[in-house]
Order: sequence, then C-alpha cells, then structure tokens
Amino acid sequence: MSLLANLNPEQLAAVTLPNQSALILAGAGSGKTRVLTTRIAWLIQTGNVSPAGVLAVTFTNKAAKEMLTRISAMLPVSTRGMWVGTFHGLCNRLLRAHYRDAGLPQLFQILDSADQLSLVKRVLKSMNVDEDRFPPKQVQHFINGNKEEGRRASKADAFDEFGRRLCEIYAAYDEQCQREGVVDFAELLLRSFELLSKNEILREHYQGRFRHVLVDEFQDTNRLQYRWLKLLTGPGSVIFAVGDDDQSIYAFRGANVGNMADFERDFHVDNVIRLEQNYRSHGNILDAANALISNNRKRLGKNLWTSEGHGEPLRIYEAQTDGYEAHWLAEEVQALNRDGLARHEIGVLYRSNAQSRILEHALFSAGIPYRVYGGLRFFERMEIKHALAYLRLIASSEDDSAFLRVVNFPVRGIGARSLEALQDAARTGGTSLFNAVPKLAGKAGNALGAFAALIAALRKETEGLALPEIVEHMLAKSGLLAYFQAEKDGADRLENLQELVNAAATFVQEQDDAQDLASFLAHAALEAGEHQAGEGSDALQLMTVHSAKGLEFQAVFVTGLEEGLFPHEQSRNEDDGLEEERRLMYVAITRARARLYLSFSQNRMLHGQTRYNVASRFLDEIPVGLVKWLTPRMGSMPLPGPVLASARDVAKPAPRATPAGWRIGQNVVHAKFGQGVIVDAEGQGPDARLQINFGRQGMKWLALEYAKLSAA
DNA sequence: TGAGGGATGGGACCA
DNA sequence: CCATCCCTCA
Repeated sequence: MSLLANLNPEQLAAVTLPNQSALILAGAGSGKTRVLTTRIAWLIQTGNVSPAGVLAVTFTNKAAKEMLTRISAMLPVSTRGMWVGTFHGLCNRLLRAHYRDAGLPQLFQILDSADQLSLVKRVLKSMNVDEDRFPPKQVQHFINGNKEEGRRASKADAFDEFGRRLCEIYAAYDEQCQREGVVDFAELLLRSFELLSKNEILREHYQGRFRHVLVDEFQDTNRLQYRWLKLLTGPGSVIFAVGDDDQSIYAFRGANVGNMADFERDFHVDNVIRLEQNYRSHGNILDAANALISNNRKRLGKNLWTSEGHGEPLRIYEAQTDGYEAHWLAEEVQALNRDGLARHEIGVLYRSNAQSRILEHALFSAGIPYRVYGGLRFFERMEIKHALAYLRLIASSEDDSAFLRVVNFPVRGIGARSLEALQDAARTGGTSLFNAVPKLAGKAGNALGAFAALIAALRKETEGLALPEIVEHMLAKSGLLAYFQAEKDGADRLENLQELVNAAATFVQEQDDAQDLASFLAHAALEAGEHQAGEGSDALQLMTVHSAKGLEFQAVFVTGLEEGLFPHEQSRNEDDGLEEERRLMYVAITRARARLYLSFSQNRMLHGQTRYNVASRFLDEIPVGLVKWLTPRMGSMPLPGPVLASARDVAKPAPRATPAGWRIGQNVVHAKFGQGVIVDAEGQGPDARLQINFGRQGMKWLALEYAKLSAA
C-alpha cells in the first residue's frame, strides 16, 4: 500500500497500531506529523473508522492546517465531517452547536487576552479594588490558572484574606462575562468540559462518535485539556497521543508533562513507541543534543540517531560585547550567502525578545534583509481591534467591552463623566451599557444617544449584506476610515483596514457552512493571523527559541549563550526551571540541519547597564569532540582590535576604582566557586571586596583578603 | 483631549 | 536602554 511506503519500522508500527490507546514518543525531526496524518489516512482507508469518527487536536492553527492539507493529499475522500483543529477551535465548535445547554447566548463572543485584561480592570474598578494590591495582570493569571485546573471561583484556593478576595473578583469577573455574553480562552475549554461532564446524553453521543482521538504535542497539554480528552473518549474509543517530553517548554503557561505518565497509567498503554530516527540533522548536531539533554533527570528517555553522516563540528564563537557578537553574525551570514545558502534557510535564535534589537541593528547596517517573528499579529492591531468592536456591537448589544472601546473612538465628546453615569445606570437597571443609553438625559445623553443611533443604523443598513460589505459599510459609517485618513501616519492603518475587508472575503470563500458575522468574529479571536507579512521574500529568520519550535533551518545561530540569559536568571527560582531551560536549548540545537553556530558574549547591555557574564553551562555540556571554537577557547581573548562602528560598542562601561591587580570584567577562578567574572568592586586595601558572577554558583561578594582568587 | 514628563519595570507563547 | 503607564497641564 503506497500510504505505508518509506515508513521506518517504528513509524510503521505506530501508523498501523491496532485499536488501542498509544503513546508515541516522537523525537525532534522524527517524522511526527507524517505519522499522525498517515495514521488517520490509514484508519480511514482500511475502513477502521469513518471520517466523522476522527477527532484530531493540535495547539496551533498552523499545525491544524498542515494536518488537514496532508490528510487530503493522501486521501481521495473528503475530509469533511472530520474534526481537526485546535483545542480552542474545537471547543468553540462544540459550544456553538450546544450553546443553550452550555448556558451561553447564541452569539457569544470570544475575548483574547488583551480583551480579558481590560475586562478584569473594569471589574476591579467596579468593586473598588486597589489595583496596587491586586495587579490586573496577576488577577488575570489567577483566573486563568484556576480555570486551567478546572476550578470555578467557588472552588479556587482561598487560604487567607487575600485569596478570598481574589476568589470574589474571579466570581465577579465570571458574572460579568456571563452578562456580556463573552467567553475567554480558558473558558472555552472549561465550559465545554463542564457541558460534557454534566450532560450525559451529549457526552455519550460524542464518546460514541469519536472512535479515534489523536493528539499532537501531547507534552504541552494542561490538566484541563487532559481531562477534556478523557471525557471525550468513551469505552469504545482510543487515544493516539504524540509528544516529546524533551521538548516540553511551556510549563510556564500551564503545560503539564506529567500528563504523559498519567496517560500511560489511565489508558493502560503498555507499548510506548519511540521514534528516534532523525531525518533532519547531521550526526554531530544530534550527538550534541543527546549529550545535553542527558543532563536532565526527569525524562522518559530517548536517543536521536541518523543514518546520515556526522557532518561538520558545531561552531562556537565568543565575543567581547553583544555588539561584536551581532557584527560577527552579520558577516558570517553574508559568507553563507556567498556560499549559496539562501537567507530564509538561516535561523537566528535567542532566548528573549530584547536581544533582537542589537542583532537587527547589525543586520540593518550590513544591509541584510531579515524578518523578526513575534510581536503584534493582524487581528491584534489597534485599528483592527476597533473595527472588530464595531462589528461586535452590531452583532450584540450586550457587549460592554466592545462598547467601551469605540464609544468615543473616533472622538465624539463622550468623556469619563458621561460613561460613569452610564455605567451607574446600567448597573442599577441590570442592563448592558448600550441598552442603558436611553435612560440618560441631558448633554451626555445626547452624545451617547447619537452613538447608539449610529450603531442601530449600522445594524439596519448592513442587514442582509454579505460579510465583506458589512465590514466595508461599517468602516465608512463609523468614521474609522475618515479618522485614519486624517491621521498623519495613518496610511499603514488604512491599509490594514482594507485588508480586513479582504480577510472577510477570504473567510466567506473558505467556509462552506457558517458565513455570518458571529463566526467571522470567532475566527478573528481564534486565529489572530500572521505576525508579519513578507512571507515570500528571502529574509533571514529571527525569532525566540520558543517560537522556533517545530521549524528547521539549514543553518542555525543560537546567540546569547550566557549564564543568566540562557539559562535565564529567573529559572533558578523555579521548580525544575533549569531542566526546562535545558529542554529549550535542546529545541534550539535540533532546529539545525547542517550547520550550527553557538555564540556568547562577555559583556552585554541589559536594562541599560552592562552585565558581565560567563558562558552558559550548556556549552560545557556539549562534548568537546563535537565542537570547534572560532575564537580562542574561553576567556583568553586579546583586547579588541579596531572592529565596530556602533557608538554603543565603543563606549566602555564607566571605569570603577578596583583594588590593584584586578579589573571589572576580568575572568577569575575561585577554589570553590570555579570560573567567574568580576562585576563590581568596593573598598581598598584590607577592606576591598569584589562582586563576582560565578554563573551557576550565583553572584557573590568576596573579601579579597580571604578569598583565594586567581586570574583566569 | 492629547502631548509630554516622570516613574517604573523588564521571560518565553498560543488560543 | 526602552517601552509603557499614569499623571499633569495647556
């Protein structure tokens, strides 16, 4: 059968597994997506299951889309009826179909995290809560954290006064959501979980329907998602979970690797299949990754290998400053280009977004086109958010969030006082802001009345229009277009608004069922769109290690490999923080096909001051036989020659008085703490003390008189 | 209401 | 250093 051609024995075993729940430990580059999609195609082709009996769930829209594309390429039958999507997308589908049973209005709106935060702020204000004691971000985190553990406000932990207050806020927030008919991301999950657990008929219906549940990136699931999956899987159904515990890098957002072990137990998985043959990277790169990750204690265990050759050694570069590092990188990229490697085949990775600035500076100076991942996505842009708010108001009068966003944008002379009066009226009347407008009289009432009339007119005028026309009409009548036309730098925003009309047109074309406004709004919330246009151009790819997960490049630069940066400073205080950082490094290394550069810098400008760092421990964890130093090994750099143009690089950190024989930035060795860098100094003579960054041992103040220090 | 000053804080991500 | 927020003042 052609479907199974060219699968290796483990892949074949996974794809053709008999009807039983299974855990597939799929290493980086081991053909995970291929196994997942071929499994589905095989099940259908062999008559094991009909398309309607398949539920496949991923975390990102990109992954879901890719799965669908691959499946349809393999199968002649239509993929309609198959449920393939993200957790949130599928929950949305479930809740739209059973909105009444779920206790939601038919046209419920979805809040993204920015919407959610502003709703939290509004609730805090209405409860007269001190925002210094209860920072909105923290409250939001509390609410989401509890929802992801399946806990409602009445069940959330409240050990003290503070916790009880948080629970009250949580409860008030949920009430307000219910009043407005809005649902946040965590709520999508929790609400559909509750729907299925309370409603036996529905549960049994879906359990009977989905015979095969397949999960991608299983190591990233949180507790609630795991329980959701269990709930959907009936006695006659099985779960095919694919994941890699070594690539679990999202504990900070609630991912629970422990789900893999729980899954083995709960579903009586007796044969874990390991996909360890790697089709991406050269041997040296895999050996480095294997050696690094073997330093983690909590692992299910796995070793990547390739049938291809060792390839080149990994290249390590030590720079004096972040500026030199960036400059070296730019030159190296140009050299690779000259050797025929396209820019989009090169990935530049860093631990935190702040690092991109200096890299961009150097690339810009060198005239190298680049593309930075991350940042604002299409549906998150201010002008788009405003446009969507108008659409939301057209769809629903209950949506206070949308109301507040645009009631005075473009400005209509509706200030804080009028809104306060309106909010009072709404509260006493138990209605939404929009519906409270008629209760207000006087000057404020007039301005607000005009706004309400505008919305009412928009509703009437757009009735029966096609989606793109609704959007177009709203843009013109709301005053948004005029506003940005008058704006000096409004050209980009106007372009985006036009793009919104196109997005609506595309949406209508792609959907074969729901084409109404509500489903378009749900689409906008669930799929925020691309970060940046310019897909086609040949540009260097800059991104954080996190966003590089799942991607691969011919050549990869991992930059800023310094203690305190990667591994990150904060990871020391976290449970298992260091192991997660190491997995992150593992992800970074395994992105490279042929060439891998690892670079670090002795000095780095961070938060406005120069920091002196030692090389990341992760460099030590890579066997020396696999690497080649492009600079003299560790710390013995000659003083900088005439190198770089950037003013920031030329400016040396302010010299500080140091005890004779020592200087800031000097590498030293201590008998107990090992290698370190002098960061600061105080006192002279017998009182002299030095502050030294010993990397993994931490930052220490040592009295020169007692400490046994020697120059490195 | 919006421009501009001053304080503040700063990890990573997707839906 | 730089972005963001909040507050003040014209």
